[in-house]
Amino acid sequence: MNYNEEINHIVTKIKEIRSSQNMSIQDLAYKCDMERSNMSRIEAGHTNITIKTLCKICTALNIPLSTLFDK
Amino acid sequence: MNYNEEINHIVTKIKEIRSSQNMSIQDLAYKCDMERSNMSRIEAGHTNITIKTLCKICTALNIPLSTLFDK
DNA sequence: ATCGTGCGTATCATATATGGTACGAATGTT
DNA sequence: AACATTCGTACCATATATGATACGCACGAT
Repeated sequence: MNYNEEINHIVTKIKEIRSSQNMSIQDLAYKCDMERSNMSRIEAGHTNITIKTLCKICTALNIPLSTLFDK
Repeated sequence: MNYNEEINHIVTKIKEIRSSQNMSIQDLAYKCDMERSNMSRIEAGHTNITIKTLCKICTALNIPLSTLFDK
């Protein structure tokens, strides 16, 4: 429930799933219609991501939003 | 995975749980250390909520973040 | 050595989430 | 009627997420 822990958990999940699908950061950014720099900042845990952005990422990764919050 | 659906789902959950705990919007806003106007906007589905804000709300409601994404 | 690719990061501009405040409507209480 | 409470909403200021671009570094291929 702590923000730092949650954001770390989420971006770790994103990185894992992206890697498992053999996508680079810029591949994922492209599928999300987003700047590569932004995806890089997100995966580095430097941004307080919005739900809209998470939806884009989950759509690009073809996973439900809930996956990112599974413990 | 669609943004509008997801945000509706999330705010509906928030309203349900808040009501079940007999809290008003301003009660919840106070527990979240947030403006009442902001909480009102959020529950109306007018904001693209950030993870940090969701963490505050879940902490105030004493629920894990994942609850808001359960189908 | 040169080139392409992937990544991190920095900077500035723009869009938007939130803070802070105020007003009005609905409802309940006295 | 008068008042308090709750909520919706509107407005402006501020903080920050994101867009857009650029630079440097590491690595592999040629």
